[in-house]
Amino acid sequence: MRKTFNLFEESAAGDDRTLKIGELSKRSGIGIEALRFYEKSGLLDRPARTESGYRLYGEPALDRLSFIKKAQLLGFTLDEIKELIDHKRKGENPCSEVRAIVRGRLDDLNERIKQMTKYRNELKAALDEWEIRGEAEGHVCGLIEGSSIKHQMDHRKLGRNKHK
Amino acid sequence: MRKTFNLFEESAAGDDRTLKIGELSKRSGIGIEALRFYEKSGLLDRPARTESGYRLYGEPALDRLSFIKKAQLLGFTLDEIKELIDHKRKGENPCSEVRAIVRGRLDDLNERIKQMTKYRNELKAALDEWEIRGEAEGHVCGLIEGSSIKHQMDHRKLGRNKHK
DNA sequence: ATAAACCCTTGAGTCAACTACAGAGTCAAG
DNA sequence: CTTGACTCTGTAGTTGACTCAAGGGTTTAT
Repeated sequence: MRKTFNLFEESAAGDDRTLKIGELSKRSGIGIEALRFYEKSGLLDRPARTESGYRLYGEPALDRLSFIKKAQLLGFTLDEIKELIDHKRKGENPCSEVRAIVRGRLDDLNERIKQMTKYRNELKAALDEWEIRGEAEGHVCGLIEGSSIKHQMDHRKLGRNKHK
Repeated sequence: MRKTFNLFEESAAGDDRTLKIGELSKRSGIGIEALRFYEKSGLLDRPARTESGYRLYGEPALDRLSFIKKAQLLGFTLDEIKELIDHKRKGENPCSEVRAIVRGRLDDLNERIKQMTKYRNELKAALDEWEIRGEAEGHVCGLIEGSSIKHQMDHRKLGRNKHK
């Protein structure tokens, strides 16, 4: 009944172990190749196999993938995610290290959300002003290169995945 | 006196055009190699040169870099940023296209900030609970793999730059 | 029983955004 | 006038996170 990320609890129920990789891909929204890549990278446990070698997954794999996606959204790299998962794997105690990682990320994250929100507001304001004035006017498209707000720059960036 | 991103106004004052690339690098916090890379990619205008071929920059370059960094933080790719800048270059009118790009990014951005905030809160809650209970306890490190909240996944991610 | 759809492995390729050479010219200080 | 910091061009390498292709088995529907 916990409503948070959950590392050390396997979902007890429904461990059917019945999904082939294509199915898992569909349910998780993660490509088949990526799934195999995650396995190779140690993010997904080696699944059971059929006689003929097909991978068979159960609920826990979906849970794991859900975690991975969230962690990615929060700015963890796959390496860091692997570290978290590894800590889990070799017993349940090395919490302080894991906590340090997470704390650090959390601080980054707060700063980043703040910056993003700020710039988003600026951007929105620029866009609104711009739309209100209509598009024909030449000088109004104020959007880039204002020396007005230059202050200290921030050297992080926000990546976007497979945006085509 | 505008307090937003500013695309079409060059800063009028102090166009000394006096910075060599190393200086620009220091002031902007962007590496020399990256600056040359930006130029090659069409993000920075070709600067003036000394007799001997050294690049010489002025204020506008700093403004441009400021914009690039912000836009990156907001999730624009360099290609998109180039598109914006190109639209500026060839006259001031093709606003509607630019607006469409920006609107789209803005929507993404809102969604993303929402998701990030939500997950951050979950993560923080998990971490707090976990720290309160102390680290010795085995079962308490709840962080990954909860089937409790699986719902719909979101397929974007947040990249982090040169995090070492 | 055969074609379509699915799965396997290995290894190479892609993409973004840099970053690091190599080899050579330039400039300022002592 | 030499040393060391800086700059130039051009090309190659890196990292992260996939993605694709080749070549070949397996399952399922008709």
